[in-house]
Amino acid sequence: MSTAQHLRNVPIFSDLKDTDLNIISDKMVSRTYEKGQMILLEESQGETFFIIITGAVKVTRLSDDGREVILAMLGESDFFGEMSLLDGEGRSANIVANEEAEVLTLSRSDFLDCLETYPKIAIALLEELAIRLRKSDQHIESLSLSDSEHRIAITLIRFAQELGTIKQGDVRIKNLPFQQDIANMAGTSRETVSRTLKLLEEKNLVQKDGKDLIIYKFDEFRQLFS
Amino acid sequence: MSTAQHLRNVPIFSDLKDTDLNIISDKMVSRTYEKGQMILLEESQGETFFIIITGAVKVTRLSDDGREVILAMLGESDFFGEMSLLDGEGRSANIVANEEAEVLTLSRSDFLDCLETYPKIAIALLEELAIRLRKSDQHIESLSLSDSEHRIAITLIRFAQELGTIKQGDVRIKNLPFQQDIANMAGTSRETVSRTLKLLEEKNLVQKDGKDLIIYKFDEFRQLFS
DNA sequence: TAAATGTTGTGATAATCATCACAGAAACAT
DNA sequence: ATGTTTCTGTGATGATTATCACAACATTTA
Repeated sequence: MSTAQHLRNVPIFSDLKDTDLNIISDKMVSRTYEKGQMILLEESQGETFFIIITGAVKVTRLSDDGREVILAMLGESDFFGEMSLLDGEGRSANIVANEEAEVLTLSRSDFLDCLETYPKIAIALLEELAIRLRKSDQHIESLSLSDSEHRIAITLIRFAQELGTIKQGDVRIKNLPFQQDIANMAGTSRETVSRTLKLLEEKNLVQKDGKDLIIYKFDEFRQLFS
Repeated sequence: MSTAQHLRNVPIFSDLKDTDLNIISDKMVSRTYEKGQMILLEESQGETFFIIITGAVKVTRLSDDGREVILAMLGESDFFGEMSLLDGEGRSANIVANEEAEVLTLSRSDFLDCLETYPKIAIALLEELAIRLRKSDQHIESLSLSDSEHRIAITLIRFAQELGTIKQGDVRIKNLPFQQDIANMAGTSRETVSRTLKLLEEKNLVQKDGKDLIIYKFDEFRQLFS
């Protein structure tokens, strides 16, 4: 698939005409990262905009004592790096390839030119940032008032919405992330994730299937942990 | 002060020419809310963009069992309501006047017209959303890995940055919000806030002064709870 | 000014959950 | 296939902190 065709799948570019899409895609450079490789570092200046073509990355922050907080998992057609381009601040999070990942990059100046030239991109980007803010707000709410069972269930719901496939009301999360990663998203410990998953299985709400996790009656499940 | 002059203070409008500012300000309608009044409700459709002229509001989410999570406090020249205008989803948070508040409102269509007509506004808004996302990320980090003392200290730092006045390295937070509100932001209980404030006083890090709170050596304080 | 309402301080108690410790499983490398 | 590393399951323990209960203080209202 050509660069331009990949861009077509990215929400913020999907409104563009083919000719404009080609102009932009010509400015983009492809890069590949191996699993576990750091793509962006917290301290570095943010000077590049990234779009994920294949693979997945995690957006993290690290505390002084080395503990990791996972802010989001991003996959195909998601993008990152826009924040420090927009507000000029340094990077506020790290990006790590969670599996081998191929990305397209756009330089700071080309990215900003894009926004000026194509107001539609700016508006689509506003929409996307609004969606992310909404998710952050939910994340904050869940961390603020839920016990660990709820927080973990909500984290599973997030995965289901990002990576899940629905079948007769049940959702299958293919390749459920490691318990440690779930814990780092839910703001709890790895052991608690292990125990809670077992608990949810005993309640017949979820079912492990190899590396996958099936959430039964997803709508009810969501209801239950709102 | 005229409507247009107020708008001049709002970051997303500050780049505009006077003539354009006047065109926009003519479309805005002023409203006033009393302390405690609900400005926007979680379930309602978001159809209006708001700018705060005087006063302060809190952005909250309510859980099923009625507990409140405070996502942010907004004051003069801050704005809200843009999220559901941008992504078309329903409102995701409530807005309550925390003291008497005067606001200017802009209708959905006028707001979106603005973005199309003045790309600079769109870009400035992107910048502002990026800043908010950054703050959300920090909030999530703090909720995820800190104990209650840290979370409360970080909440105080947030207040200091929004409402504080610096004097010889010390910051005075005028009219410190109620302990219950601090607790709802820090994701802890009211009693824990009370005990922790006392603890911080005993450590000579902060000092109550009537309704105000003084944080000594703000830079060091921030360092301490990073 | 008194009563009523709202806010804060503080002890006692119990629940939740992080942490430590280690064994078993699974995945990966040689 | 065997060792090595990574991931998961699970018990025991203690720390943190939510919750309840109520007194003291402050602010608003009648």
